[in-house]
Amino acid sequence: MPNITLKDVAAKAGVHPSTASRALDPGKGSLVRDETVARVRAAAEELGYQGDAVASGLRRGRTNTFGIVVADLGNPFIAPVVRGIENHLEGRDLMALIAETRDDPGRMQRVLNNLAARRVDAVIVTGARSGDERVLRAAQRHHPIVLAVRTLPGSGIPAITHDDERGGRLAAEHLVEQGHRRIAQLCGPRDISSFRERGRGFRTYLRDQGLTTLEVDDTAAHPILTEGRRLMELLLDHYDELPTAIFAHNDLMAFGALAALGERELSCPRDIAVIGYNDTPMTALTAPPITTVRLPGYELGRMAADTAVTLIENPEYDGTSLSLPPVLVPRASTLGWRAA
Amino acid sequence: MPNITLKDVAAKAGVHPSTASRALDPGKGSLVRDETVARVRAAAEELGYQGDAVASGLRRGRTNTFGIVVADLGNPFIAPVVRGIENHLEGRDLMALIAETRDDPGRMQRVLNNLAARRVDAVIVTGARSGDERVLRAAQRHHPIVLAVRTLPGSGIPAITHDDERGGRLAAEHLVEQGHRRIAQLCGPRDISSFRERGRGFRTYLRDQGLTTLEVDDTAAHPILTEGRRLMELLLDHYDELPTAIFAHNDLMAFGALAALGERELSCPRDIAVIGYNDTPMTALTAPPITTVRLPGYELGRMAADTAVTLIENPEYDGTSLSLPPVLVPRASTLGWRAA
DNA sequence: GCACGGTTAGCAATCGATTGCGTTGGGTTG
DNA sequence: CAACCCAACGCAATCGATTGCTAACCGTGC
Repeated sequence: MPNITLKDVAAKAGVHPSTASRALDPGKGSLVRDETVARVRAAAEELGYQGDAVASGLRRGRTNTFGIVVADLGNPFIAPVVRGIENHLEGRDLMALIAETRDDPGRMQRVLNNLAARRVDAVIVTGARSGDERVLRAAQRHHPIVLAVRTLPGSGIPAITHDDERGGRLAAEHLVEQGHRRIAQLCGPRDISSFRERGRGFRTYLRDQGLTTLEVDDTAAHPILTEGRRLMELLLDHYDELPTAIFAHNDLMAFGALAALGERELSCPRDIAVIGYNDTPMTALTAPPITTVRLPGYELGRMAADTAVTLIENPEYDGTSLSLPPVLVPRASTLGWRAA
Repeated sequence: MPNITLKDVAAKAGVHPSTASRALDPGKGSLVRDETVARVRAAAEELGYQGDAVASGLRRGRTNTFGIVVADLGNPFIAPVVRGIENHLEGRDLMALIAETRDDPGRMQRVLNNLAARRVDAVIVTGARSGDERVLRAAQRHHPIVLAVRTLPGSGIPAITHDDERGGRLAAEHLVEQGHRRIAQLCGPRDISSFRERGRGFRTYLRDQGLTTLEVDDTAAHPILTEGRRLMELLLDHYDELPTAIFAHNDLMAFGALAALGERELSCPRDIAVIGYNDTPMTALTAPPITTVRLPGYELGRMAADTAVTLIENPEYDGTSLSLPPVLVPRASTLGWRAA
């Protein structure tokens, strides 16, 4: 006897399977006499009955399963987001299928198809890039989709983000306050909303202050350490008079920038100040500790999951886009400029 | 018409659903005439048919889904493991449900029940603690289980681990080579195999060298930064003559130890050398960069997934436990001891 | 010309839980 | 006393894909 089914429980309790089903469903308990409920519960307990979520999913058309689509599981800032989602799901009898796109549109397509085939109730996408609109909208015909962290402006897909433009501005303000005038930025991929916004907020503030933003004519193919290093080297080669401060569009790229500085025997923050983005835990631990803009990943994840739950129960409600405020976290990588 | 079903495809192709099913199943293609296969494929394509994995799962008794159970999604060394699993699954039409136990036995129980109810094909557990044997063995009646990173000796559950005892010994050898004689360790939870083994390998080597291992009479409740700091403080308070080197059972605890040293104005590595474990990416970036023992998370994940796949196809084959070799990664946190 | 083998495809049962509808029986109401 | 109502439960269809069995058909060999 491989598995105990509802039929076994019903037989043991001396009732019809349908009655057993209702007795075991908290929402339908009132349709069955209390004493019968107790008898069925006891039988289920005794047999160690473990409902079949697959069968239930087929019949109900609900699997109690979410999909999480991330670009890169290796990026440390993704962990809190996933935790936030996961922790919101836990206790609601929901679980999450996780998938990685590696920022590859083809993979995004495959992953979404696969999730749709599995009849997930909702999908949370943290790894959207522009160009993904079409496949995402196609997927929306099967289940709600909530974007987190990265949004797709104009797509009409609800998004829980954080105000990246303001974050970029905060970074710029901070550097100007510290006395910098020659300021550069290392840009992340332009087809990802968060990097675009950071860059814009940063540039705009500097322009309003009458300053130009130094940039090289290239962006990171991926927002990772090696690309940060590469762009930093390009930048150092490009300008005769070096910038005194660098805004890297995320912490990984900031590490890369630090590495490039180290190789050229330039000191951070004495020669060049560096500011990152995300407030990944490790930024507090590096040498020097890195000033960064905090992106509240856990909260974004939690709210995205909450929005998805709402959307499932109320498919009409589609206007749920939220944006959390960024916070600057000043550390030694900018505070010590020319202080030594 | 909410969803295209196989029946629709069959109707459009002018065949019976069973024929359509066989035509679409690569394994059964030979049972259907090539021309019919083509016709069905075309119809499926045209209608945008997307198979229902739930229905298929119910009938076949296979969901093509794995469970991944981790202790703490926030621990950075878990990311490569999950990636390793994920990347092995991708392309095999498999997906992973992810769940977190937070090192709580009750949650472990619930999570395993939930996964069993969802009829996953296999479960990979990276977060096992002693005490979990019973629930894990119960879960084994439903699907194969593979332990990764942490094992449960004597449980008979296949495990893909890494030789933690040898890793502990490597750490000890390295410190002795550097000239240390007063050596301490900060221990992780004893009910987790990897920490037990690390501690034992370390202690054993030192004893063989005629040295005693300095330890406080307490272990970390969880292998995290704050606990590393706490133990380090205990240790500093406990010994009048301070140790000259510390082995922290993982990198997070090593960071905590560094923090504690910093607060007491002790320098690492000049006053006290520190060595960690895992080779989390950030260890290369901290001040000072931390010597550590590399734990090949990606490979462990990949091999665990591979073992699980094998186990599904061949349920008898249960002797698959593997252990990968550790590698010492020397960095400034130990190399610079009394060198300045 | 007939029997037989092999290929191709249809038929219907099945996986397990859920649910709309119908039935039963006891109690209430006028 | 009859008509009616409600609570409690059984019946059977259903979700969609899969598969063992069977039927039809074709060609071949004797």
